[in-house]
Amino acid sequence: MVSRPPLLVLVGPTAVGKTAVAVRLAGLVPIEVVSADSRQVYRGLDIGTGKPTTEERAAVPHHLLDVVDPGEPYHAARFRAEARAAITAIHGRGRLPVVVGGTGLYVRALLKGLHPAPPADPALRAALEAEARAQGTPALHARLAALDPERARRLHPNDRVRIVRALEIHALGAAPGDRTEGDWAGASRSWRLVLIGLRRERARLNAAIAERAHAMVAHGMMEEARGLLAAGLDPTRPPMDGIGYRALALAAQGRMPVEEAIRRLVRDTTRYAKRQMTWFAREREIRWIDVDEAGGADGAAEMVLKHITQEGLIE
RNA sequence: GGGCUGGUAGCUCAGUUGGUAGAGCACAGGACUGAAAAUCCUGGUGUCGGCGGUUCAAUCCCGUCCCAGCCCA
Repeated sequence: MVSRPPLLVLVGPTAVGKTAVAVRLAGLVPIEVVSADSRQVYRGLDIGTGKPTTEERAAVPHHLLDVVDPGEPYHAARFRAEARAAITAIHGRGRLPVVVGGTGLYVRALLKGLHPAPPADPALRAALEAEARAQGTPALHARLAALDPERARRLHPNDRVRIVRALEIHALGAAPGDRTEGDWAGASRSWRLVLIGLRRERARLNAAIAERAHAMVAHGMMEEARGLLAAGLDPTRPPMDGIGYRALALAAQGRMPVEEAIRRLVRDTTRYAKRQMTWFAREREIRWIDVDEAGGADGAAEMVLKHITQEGLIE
């Protein structure tokens, strides 16, 4: 039988050091990185997204960074398709693909698939958004309850984003049952898969987040935000609605003290890391490595190497 | 040294005519399938400054001490 090609997936909260570990690992094994990050796909959002540096990218080939211009929509389905293509290409070069990222939905979409459903319709979505603003989100939820009771039951009446999406799917003609019969199977059976999570004790991670936030601002994150605003990007839409940019954009316009913007950047990043941990905690297949207990990025890379050797991903 | 005001959650404060207390922010936990760094849900975490007294019962009343601010010496 033909053995399945190998795939390593490295997840974890922001600022835990995923890129550093990947770069160290690249010193031990021939790998290429497939980034799974919903913001690093955008060109021009470099400092604030913690995008790997040019040195890091020179040390290891990275894929799915800088693939779209800000303003262009990007989403889980597109990520899934592009990541699969990148993985196949890396296999073709005889290297080990390593998916590295913190966007849980993207990783899950890659490994488990997405329900078949129509893509977003920007005009329709905008109309539904306007309606939500005018009548309140619960009004939309009530409408969904009439059209798709099953889905409505699982959504909180205030969960605007998901309610809008559900109504969108319905309006585009998908039958209510469609989404429950997706191609869940198969994806993770395509590869010999090792899924590793990096973590740190919460207090240490939070300290690292605060430190990195100050470094980002010192390295010009505010100028970056100012430039994106000047280019006409809407600070309330992706990708400018991301952590830090919202506040830094206000600071760049002189509408908020810089100190306050940094405080929010740290606060929102801390909360985000918490949500990421919540997400990954329910992925039972993840093997966890505590970066500090492992002795930092080098030690963690060694442990990753041990895992993938044991599992036969490499010789 | 004397007088006044204040001391309650991590912070800013409210409150209890005596029955061991609650808002905002901060923080913590959770959900999540084509926007996901998005969106949403849940939770008060406390020697009510210390010690005594009165009382069935004190964070609240009384005494005293400590701390902070202001005023007078």
